[in-house]
Amino acid sequence: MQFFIDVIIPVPLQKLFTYSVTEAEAAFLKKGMRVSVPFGKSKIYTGIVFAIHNNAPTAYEAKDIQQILDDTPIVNEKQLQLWQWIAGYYMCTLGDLMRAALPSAFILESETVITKGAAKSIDATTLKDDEFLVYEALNHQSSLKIQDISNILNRNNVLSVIKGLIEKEAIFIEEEVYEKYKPKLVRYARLHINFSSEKALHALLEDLSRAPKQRDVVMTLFSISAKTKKPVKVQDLSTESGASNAIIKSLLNKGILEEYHIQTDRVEYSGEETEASKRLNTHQKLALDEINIAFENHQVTLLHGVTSSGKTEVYVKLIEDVINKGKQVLYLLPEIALTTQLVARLQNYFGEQVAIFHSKYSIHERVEVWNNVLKNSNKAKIVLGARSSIFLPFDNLGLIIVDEEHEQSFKQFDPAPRYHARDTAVVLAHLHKAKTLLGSATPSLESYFNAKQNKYGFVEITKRYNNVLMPDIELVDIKDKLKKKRMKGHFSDRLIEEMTETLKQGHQIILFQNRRGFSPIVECKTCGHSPQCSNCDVSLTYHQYRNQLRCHYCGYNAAMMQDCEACGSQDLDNKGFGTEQIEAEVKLLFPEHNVARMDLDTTRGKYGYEKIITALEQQEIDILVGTQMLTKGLDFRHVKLVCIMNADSMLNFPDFRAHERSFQLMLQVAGRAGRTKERGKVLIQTYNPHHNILQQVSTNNYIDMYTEQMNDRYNFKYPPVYKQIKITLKHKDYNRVEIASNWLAKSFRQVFNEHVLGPESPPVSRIRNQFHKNILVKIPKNQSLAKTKEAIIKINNSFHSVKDFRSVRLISNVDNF
DNA sequence: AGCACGCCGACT
DNA sequence: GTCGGCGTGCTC
Repeated sequence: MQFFIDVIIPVPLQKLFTYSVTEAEAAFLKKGMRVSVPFGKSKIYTGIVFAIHNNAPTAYEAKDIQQILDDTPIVNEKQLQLWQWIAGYYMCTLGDLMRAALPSAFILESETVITKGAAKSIDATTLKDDEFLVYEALNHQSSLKIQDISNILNRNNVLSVIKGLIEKEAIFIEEEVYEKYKPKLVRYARLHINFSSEKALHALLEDLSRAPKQRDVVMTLFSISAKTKKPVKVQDLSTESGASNAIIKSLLNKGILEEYHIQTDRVEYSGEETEASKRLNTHQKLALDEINIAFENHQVTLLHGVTSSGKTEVYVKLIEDVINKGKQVLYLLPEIALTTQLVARLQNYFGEQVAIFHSKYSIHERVEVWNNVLKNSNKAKIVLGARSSIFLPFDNLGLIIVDEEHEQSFKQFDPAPRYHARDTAVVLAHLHKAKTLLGSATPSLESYFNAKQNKYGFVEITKRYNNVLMPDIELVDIKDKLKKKRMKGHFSDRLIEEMTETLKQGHQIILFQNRRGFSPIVECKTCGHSPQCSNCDVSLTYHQYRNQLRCHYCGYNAAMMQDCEACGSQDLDNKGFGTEQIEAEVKLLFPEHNVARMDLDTTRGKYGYEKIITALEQQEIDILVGTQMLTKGLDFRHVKLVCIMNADSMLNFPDFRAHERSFQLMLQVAGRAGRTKERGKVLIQTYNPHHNILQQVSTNNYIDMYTEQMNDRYNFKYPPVYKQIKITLKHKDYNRVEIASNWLAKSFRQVFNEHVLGPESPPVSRIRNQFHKNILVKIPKNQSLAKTKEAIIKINNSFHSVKDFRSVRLISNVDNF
């Protein structure tokens, strides 16, 4: 009998690959283990075992696997089920999921290694110049990598050189696989066993009396281990005794000390004692009871609690319950909120049981969290993570909390898998028979809709914690102010008044501008020309800080020019405005106060964000200017005034969710104001104060917003009433995308009739030299989603069988919002 | 996605 | 005449 395994390979190919294994291997292997397998002509890839069986493939000869990489599965059954669901629902491959889910350190890839060949000696005259250089290098170095050769020859394409050398038997190549994850080993030291007896020890100290430094080290070793009763780190030993590495090394060499290593986690919680969770107030207690009741009949419950209503304390109580039952908890947050106060708060309650997982972690740190979750270790009872933490190997989940449920950053747009973490979390919870709690002060329409339809349970908290009043929101008509000449730059007289007053009282101010950079567009006043990105179809944004023009799509940048490229005129104008310009204007208006800016540009690097937050908490900053980064779960006690500099740019965004988003964003920003006894003030500057959304924001009327927006969604057939799938075509040739997208849209229309929109060019129709076209397929509630996708896949396949369209890339994005 | 194979223009 | 560019097709 023959044995085979089906393997997931981390490439975006639809199928699994079948390899042949021996009977013993088949008996040892389990679903979810890693194997390394040869793939293609020479490469070796890491694959995940998906099935073990006896069915020999008929169309081809299965290759043998190279090696088994694990003793036990690193991916469990439930994860594989989740992968299958995501692949089906979001129209991507299992390979995409493997890439997204596994920490990259788990995915080994081979590298070609070049060594000297079999031929004894090579007549150097038969070698070409490049070949000789490589051959020479191998006389000095035993092996070379492809990259090394590129460096030596100072060119990219080195394959032909290598081929030539192989033919002449001057070199030999093989594929080597490296383990990327290295456990962190900490060096410890102890006294050698020979000196354990009192007598030997005395003799030793006697001996060392002529080497006082070494003697000190030995004495320090004793004092540390007496104090801590734990093994002694070499690091501690050297700092405590003040001894250099050389001294310790000589003790090791003499055999007086011996060293050993212990494997440690890179991320370790080293906080003090944990605190008991806070007692809930009546509103929170009520909400907690209602959530528990809702969970009796619903898998999913939505918690709608106004900003600063103390949702976190309610979560903490729920988490306590679940971990007391011995189950795991997953707490999902938008990426950015993870670097802040909330993490500290949870660690305060749960200590080292909290594991954190997000994109700023190194591959090593991720492996450690993964392994702790896999082992159901006490260090990972509660995982606090961004969207990708739904991929961790949970085995016994009891509860998933999705906080700030409305945040669009839970949806991954690029690359595949294009999943929504909130919706995937619901499926994940279902696999574990666990509950999901969605929390938000401004729920997404789709979640609120589901709650209304009784698909989800629904609980509300309408009072802020400690009965702090909701901030007073005032709309400022800047059109009117402009007419009356009451604007200084982008600041209305009302804003300046309020700012002056707030600063006088010693409170802090946040200015919100949803656009980074100085001014989005530079325009020549003479000819109207504005500089464009050479790779994308957008105008470049001016960044004063570096005096640079930058493309926000591809990162292209150029120095700001002195005069117009087209006509040479020196009269250049800045249109629109961003955070940088606001910052500059504030500095002019309030020169005696500290101003800081928080946006993508100032928060690069691991701690950039935290630095600004800390400075604000410590009141080193009086006025903070920032983008929507500001909105994420920050709790600043001393901020009393918040201003949205220009509400219109959000409202006029060309997207069916622009109004919903603006509402959410403005209320979230407003929520930053006045979180203590003193009532906060919010100013919203706009050209159109009568806009419905602004009225709803100023009265904090979610229901009105919901009702009105849902009306639009019904009328225009948008989610959550209809489902939708966006198909994007990409190609570097404009005409080809044009023809291809028309062809595709026509084919879709033959099946879905009027439910097809487009093809349309997106607002930015060219990115990185690829032209884009979008087609939108709308799916009525009563139409099967599965059947729809099948039809789309079928049409996509026939699309790719047209020769001219083969090089056009097709991207399907399910629930593209 | 890689990566090899294969067919055409720009240099020795 | 070769080198090396990119279009095309395959990967168990």
